[in-house]
Order: sequence, then structure tokens, then C-alpha cells
Amino acid sequence: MPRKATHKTAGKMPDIRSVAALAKVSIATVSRTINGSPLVSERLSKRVWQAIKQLNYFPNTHARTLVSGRSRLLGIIVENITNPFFPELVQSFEEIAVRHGYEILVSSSNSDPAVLTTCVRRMLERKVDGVAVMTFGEEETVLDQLVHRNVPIVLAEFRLEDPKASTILLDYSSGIHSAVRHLFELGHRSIAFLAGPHTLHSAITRENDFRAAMQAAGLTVQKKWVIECDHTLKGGMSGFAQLQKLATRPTAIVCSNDMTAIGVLRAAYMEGLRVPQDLSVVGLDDIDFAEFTLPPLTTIRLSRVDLARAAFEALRSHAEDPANPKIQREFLVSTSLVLRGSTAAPSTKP
Amino acid sequence: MPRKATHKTAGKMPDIRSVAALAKVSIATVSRTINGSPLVSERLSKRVWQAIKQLNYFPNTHARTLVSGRSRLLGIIVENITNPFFPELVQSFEEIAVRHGYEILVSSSNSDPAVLTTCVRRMLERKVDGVAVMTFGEEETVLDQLVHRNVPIVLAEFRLEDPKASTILLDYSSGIHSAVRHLFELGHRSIAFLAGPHTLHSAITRENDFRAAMQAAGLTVQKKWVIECDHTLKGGMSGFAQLQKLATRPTAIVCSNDMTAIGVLRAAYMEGLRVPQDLSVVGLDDIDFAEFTLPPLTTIRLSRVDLARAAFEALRSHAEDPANPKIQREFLVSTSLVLRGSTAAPSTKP
DNA sequence: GTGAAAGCGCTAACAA
DNA sequence: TTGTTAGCGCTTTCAC
Repeated sequence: MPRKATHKTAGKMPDIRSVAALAKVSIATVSRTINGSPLVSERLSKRVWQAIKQLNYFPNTHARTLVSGRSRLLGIIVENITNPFFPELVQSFEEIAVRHGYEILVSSSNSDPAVLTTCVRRMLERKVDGVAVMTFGEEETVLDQLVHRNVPIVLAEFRLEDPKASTILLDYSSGIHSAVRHLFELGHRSIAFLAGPHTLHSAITRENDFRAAMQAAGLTVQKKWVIECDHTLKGGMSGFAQLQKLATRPTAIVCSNDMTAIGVLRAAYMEGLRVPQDLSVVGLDDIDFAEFTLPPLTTIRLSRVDLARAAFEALRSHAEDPANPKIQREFLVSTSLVLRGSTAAPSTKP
Repeated sequence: MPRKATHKTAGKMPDIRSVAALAKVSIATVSRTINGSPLVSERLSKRVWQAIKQLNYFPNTHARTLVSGRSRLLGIIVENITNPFFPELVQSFEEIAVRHGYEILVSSSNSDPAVLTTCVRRMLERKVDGVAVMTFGEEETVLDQLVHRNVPIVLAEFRLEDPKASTILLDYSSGIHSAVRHLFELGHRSIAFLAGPHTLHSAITRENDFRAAMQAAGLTVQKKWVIECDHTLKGGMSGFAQLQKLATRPTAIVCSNDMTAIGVLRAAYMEGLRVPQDLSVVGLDDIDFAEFTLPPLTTIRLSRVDLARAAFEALRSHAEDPANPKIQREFLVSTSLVLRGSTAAPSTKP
């Protein structure tokens, strides 16, 4: 016997049947109309849309997902939404996804493998059509989960040999080379690097690219001038402090990310060092705030829009055309130098 | 005739039937076990869990939603995820929601009523169990949509006479009074206010509370010293610039939010004014970054954790206990002054 | 072109 | 206690 009084209080939501009834067609026709099937005659189509409007109907996505196997849900896992780099990424990703009829599920892993595992699990439960893992580290922990479930996945700077997995390679090299070149041309010969935590692939790549750029410029990298920080403002401050303790100090500092650079700006100010006269500082990322530091930060831009676009495309092509053997599985996002106020020729004084 | 080869390539995901088969019980028993029904004997329960583990099974949330009518999805709409205030709010909201077995859908309205409408629509399509509208303005546009669909909703500073709607009242008053009092005791008598855009309920409330606090301190509010800005860093800079053009200038500025205050800090620095010696500045929100400005910002803290908690509780109580007539429909989140380095006694020099 | 009907994977009423 | 079964709202054969 069918249940009678359900959880729904009174005004039941219109469903496909009500639309069909009002338009005097079958539910199949309603479904076809909504999904833009070319099989529906214009006459019926018109009646259906009219009924839909009249009832203010929209389809139940869960029912849809259940039968079609596709949820039109995309997951994006970031390291920490509170880190200014990520809201901008999420913003772009959402915008693109929504424009294509997808919804997104956002989660922060907080650099904790256990949390990451939970995030992935939750997304799997919601049957996402794909997951963008934008954590820049620790991806290894979750690969199995994802891959075995046959879910499309896109990683940043981590290549995974699975037909469902894509990689976004970030070409820091071009930006970092420009930055070092720029400092060199300004007259700097003593350049330090405040690196990111070595648990992050991106941090290691950035550091290596810095070394390469220095070599290309004919400059040597002083061991003591490369310091592992943690990509936070505080980390930048203490990195700067370590540099200050040294007998010989650099005239310019390239930082692995903008937050570190902002920390340097702050610490330098408190030490009475003037940027850029006494010290040049270069960041990396070009977060929105970089424009508003004092002085405005010269930095290497990593476009969040490009990154988001690549992530979305990678996921979408797999989700919508899984049979295609020639899907693009590698994307490249490049970087470029943005000149602002934190770099200048070194003072001769020292 | 049942369809055969489906979209799923090969290894079909385990479903409730596979678990039932492996555990040699009915699917009802599996369902009961998973949902913690007390009716299942320990013997069977054990067998079921064992099978679940063995198959690495988890339930399909869409199927669940379809039959139960509850999605365990909560929507949160913020004004702009790129605004530092909101990631912190979203972070807390997510954490609480996940802890209670909910997933969240995040969207930015970008202060655009049309976008807001779309956001709400999308959330409705996904059958969210509730929506937190944390836009602090323009809520009116979407009330009908939401309320007519009978979806629990929680608004900030906007009261709505509907049994499904809750309100979070923010008590800026206490924090703003403390701030004005603090400035007064430092010796300030000339205090300006850089307001937020009057399209925001919160901005208006904050301004009114400032006026009340001034009156309570026995101080008069100069007309020209209350300027409507836009809650952005740039807005704060230009607000400050306007103040500078005046013949008589304030010795202290209270800002409607931290971004405005940071703008003031920046503009003051560029003008050669020293904060706090020449000018005291107070912010509002206490975003993470406030601690790292130069000087660290004295500000009025509005706890995002408290706000998120209230929003979640409001939604959850409605979602899980809709029949209860005595549901709490109004929540209060208070503010408090955080003393840091941007306030001091005014210099006598003027 | 259109409709009838079979499920998608699950929950909950009812029977046993 | 446990099992059987009727749908939740939709898409998609298959028959007309």
C-alpha cells in the first residue's frame, strides 16, 4: 500500500507528472523537452514549456543523477580556503562550472592527509563527476580511492598514470627567470630565496626554478640565502630575520609566494629597512592583496583564472566524453612577472 | 526489458544489494544497519558491517535523498568569497556542517540581485535542506523563492516573518561602544566614521551604533566626518583622502570594516601621517589579516565561528525537527574590542 | 514524434 | 527481529 501523508507538509512541489498532466503529454515528452531532444515537435514543446513556467517547475537533480549516473557536481579540494590564493581560484572555478551547468563542492584539506581522505570520501559519496585536487602536496594519499572508483581527477604538478587522471603543470620557470633577470638588470648580484615547505611539490619546483634562473643569469646561489619557510606571513618574517643575522646579506629576496613576501615587507619595515631602496622583494602568485601592500609588491603572477579553467576543462572532458581516447591529459599554466614598487636598483652604500 | 550495458564501464560500484547478498540478509537489514536502527540484532549487524567493509561500500546519497526527501546539503551564499571576511565564515560553516554529516554548497552573490536569484535557484534544484544567506543586503529579492518552496533559511540582520526563517542579529553595539569609549579615554574628542555602503543592512546598523556610542560618550558627530565608503581597501583610501581635505580633521577614525581601516592605514602612511601617533584607527570584523597590518589593527571582533555556528544551528533545527513549534528563530552574535597597535592618545601638536 | 514502462539505489510501511 | 515490496522523480529503451 502506498504511503499517504509524507514528510512534505502541504504544497507538494510540482513534479514531472504534474507538468505532463497540465500539458496533456506523457512524462517522456516532458523529459525530452527539458533535455532538448530534437525529437519533440514544436507544438508539444511549446505546451510543455508553458506548463513548466506555469507550475514554476524544475527537475529534481537527485532523481536525474540516480538514473543518468551523472551528478553534474564537481569537487574542488584546496589546501585552505583561508589562504588568499584559494578563494580566487574557487571563485573562478565556480564561475566556469556554473556557466556549464555544474555545481561545485569545495573542501579544505588543511594539509592533513587524514582530512584529505575524508574530503575525497565525502565527494565520492556525493557522486561527483570529477575532483580537482588543488593541494599542491600529499596527493599520493588519495589516489587509490579516487582512481579505483573510476572518477576523473585533476592534480596540480603531480603526474598520475591513469587514463582518468589529468595533470596541470605550472610553468614557474618563465616567471622566475624574468624575475631574476629583472633583478640582475637592476644591478642585484646577491639574491636570496625564501622557499616554501618541502612537503609541497610546488615549493620544490619553485626553488629549483630559482636555482636554474640564477645559474642562467651567471649568479651563484649562496647556501645560507635559501631558507625553507612555510608560505605564511609569519614564515616570511622569520625567514627575513634569519637573513638579517648573516654577516653578508642579500640585496634582493625572491619569495616562494606572496604571503612570504608580505611577511618580509613587514619585517623589513620594522627593522627600519626601506623597500625597495635598501632591499628589493619579489613575491609569487599575485594574490589580490599584492597590489595593496606597502610598497605594492612586484610579483610573479600565477593566474587563478587559467588554473581554474584548466582544471575544469580536464574534468569536463573526462566526464562528458569518457570514451574518447584522445583526451588532453596535460595542461600548462604559465607565469609572468608583474612589476610594481618593491624592486629597485640596490643602494651602493652597504 | 531491462537495459544491459550501462554507462559504467566495468567494475560496477557495490550497491545495497551486493552487501545484502554477501552478508546473506535482506536489503532492509542493510539499510537499517547503516542507519543505526536499534532493531537489528548484533549478529546480523556484525555480518553487514563486515560485508560493507569488504566491498568498500557506501550508500548513494542521491538515492537516499530521493526517497527520504532530505539531502543533507546546506547552502551558504556569501557576498564574495574573495572578501577575506567570508572564507573564514565558510571555513567554520563547513567544519560544523561536516561534523554533523552535512555537505555544503557555497556561492557568491557578488552583490548582484540577479546572481543571488540564480544562486538560490541552483540550491533549490539541488534540494538543499536549508540556506544561509550571508550577504548582508538584498535579501529581499529572494525571499519569495525560498519561502514558497518551504526551505529553511537564515538571514543576517534581516527579519522575516515566516516560520521557516531565522535571523541572526549582530550586536555591533557592544563592540562599537567599547571602541568609542576606548578612544575617548585615550583623549580623543574628534572621531570620524567611515561607513559602509548604505545598501547593506549591516553598514547602516554599524553607523547607527557609532552615532549612539558617540552620544553615549557625550561626543558630537560632525556631519563631514561620517563618510559613506564601500567596505573595500580602495574605498578606505579615498574616504581618508576626503577627510584630509577638510579644514578641521579628526584625531581618530572608526571604520565600518577592516578593509576600510586597512585602506586608511595605507593612505595615512603615504601621506606621511603616523598611526597611531598622529591618527588612531579602529576597524571592524577582525579578519585574520588585521593582526598583520602595520601597525597591527585595533578592531572590533565579529566572530565568524559564532556566526557560522548560529547559522548552522538555525538551519539544522528547522531541517531536523520541522514540526517543533518552539524552534529558536533568533540568534545573537556579539562583538568585542580587540586592542592592538593602531590606537593611542592623540598628539597635542594638531 | 509520442507514450508506456522498466528501473537507478535506496527507505519505510507492512507482513510475518 | 527480519524480509518483502512499493515507490521517491526521473531517463531511456522499446513499441507504436
